[in-house]
Amino acid sequence: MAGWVDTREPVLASVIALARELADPVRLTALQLLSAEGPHTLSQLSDVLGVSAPRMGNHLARLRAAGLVTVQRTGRHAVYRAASADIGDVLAALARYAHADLRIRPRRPAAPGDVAHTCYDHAAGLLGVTIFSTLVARGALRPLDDGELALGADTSALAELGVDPATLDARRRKLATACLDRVHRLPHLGGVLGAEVLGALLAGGLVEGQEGGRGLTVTARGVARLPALLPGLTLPPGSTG
Amino acid sequence: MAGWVDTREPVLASVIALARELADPVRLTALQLLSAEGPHTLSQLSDVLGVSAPRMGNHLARLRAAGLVTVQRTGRHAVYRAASADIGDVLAALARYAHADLRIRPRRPAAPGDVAHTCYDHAAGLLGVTIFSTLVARGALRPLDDGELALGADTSALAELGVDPATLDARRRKLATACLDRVHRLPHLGGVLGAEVLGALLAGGLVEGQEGGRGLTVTARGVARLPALLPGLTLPPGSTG
DNA sequence: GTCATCATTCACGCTTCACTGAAGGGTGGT
DNA sequence: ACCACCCTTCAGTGAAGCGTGAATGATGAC
Repeated sequence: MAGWVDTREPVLASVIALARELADPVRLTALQLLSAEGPHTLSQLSDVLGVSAPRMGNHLARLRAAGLVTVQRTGRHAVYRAASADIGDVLAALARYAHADLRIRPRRPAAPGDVAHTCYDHAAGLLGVTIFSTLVARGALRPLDDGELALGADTSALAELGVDPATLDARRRKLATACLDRVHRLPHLGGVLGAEVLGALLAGGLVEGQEGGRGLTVTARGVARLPALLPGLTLPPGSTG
Repeated sequence: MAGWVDTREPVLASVIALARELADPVRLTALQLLSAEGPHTLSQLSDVLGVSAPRMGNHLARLRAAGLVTVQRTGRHAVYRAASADIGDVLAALARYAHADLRIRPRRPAAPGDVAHTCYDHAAGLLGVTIFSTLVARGALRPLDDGELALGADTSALAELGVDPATLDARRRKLATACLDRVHRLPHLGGVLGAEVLGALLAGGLVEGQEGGRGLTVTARGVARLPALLPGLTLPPGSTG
């Protein structure tokens, strides 16, 4: 019988093609952005990523040929978006593995800001990323196909964090946004809900802000309680300041 | 501020390196085999995959440098194994995405055997793959680090399929094995448990064997009941023969 | 109509990577 | 001691991928 390595096998060929698309920093980051934060134009992407327009365009053309992104022309703008919300799962699996891998053999000491810091008025860093993934995993938050987020059916995870969904006011500002964390390459929670969650953690004395900066410190109380509220959150030693 | 694409960022660099390792048919298949079926020697791998020994060795050296596999020399054999069981999650996420992608735009018509066929005395194909992932997801089956499988705490999923865990006799043969499906690139269930599950499905009239072959046909009864037992199982039209 | 902006395409040079075939160490069997 | 086997390493060749810079199309503002 023929060997296992037969690139004519549709599934194998498809997996390889997918991995090849992800094996470039520009394409990977663009996909992460499109998946976590919704549609962007080419110029937005090339501006945010800091690469030239032709370079960005070439990579987007590849992604489009691979069926990972779609493009819609409106006037002289080309709006790109992730073709399927499922790609977020793949990206998250990769980022989580890489993250765990780094924890095993860290290449640089973990900075306090890696654990938690504020992004405007919500929590970012490892804390913010874990809040996001926990809320999504427990069904309290539901990512929509266009990058937006809506409340899910079971909001018990929110209640445990000390937030009452009924009090949220999304009239003047988006309820929740997926803000891609630049360090961890995973989305963290922004918007009204992000601010409320951080407020509840501060009020509960689980974390406290550092004076005159964006740093967040996990208190002893937080070290004791957060792992139960946020499964998967592993606090490096010394993170309580 | 610097752009998002900075390969000095440890997480980004790690994700890219990981994707690059997976972007080759030999490396990907080797990882799938090591992850699903446990340790293999170099010659076993090069024999099964059908590639030359130097080629296989070079790819394994790369995987070792990337920290994805470990090697242990015993005599003149080099036994390779997956460095972490977590890599299975990444591979499964990739294969699942590719699989869904192919369902959207199939490159060849689905053959009946793609849905279900026997592998010795257990179910393979899409049916077998779905059985495996369902049992693992529901905690009835627990993959161990070395590729072996053990019963989990909650075996209700097995009971629903018509198998009583107390009747399983694992003295003469392994209880359960993860047998990598060559078509779907995901593990399916083998061993005593695999045989029992297939027996229960046949006894319940959900599937029936085709005369004189390894094909399995999903009956009308199966079409009605299997999707509830195995979430995520999508039967292509015409699969009931 | 003219200009500015945005997106895409082309040609070119550069780098990186993977495969082959042969040779080199090590180990176990006889 | 010899041979058979397994694994690894080496040099050489060929192909593929990537980035730059300039040119081309298309659209909207004035």
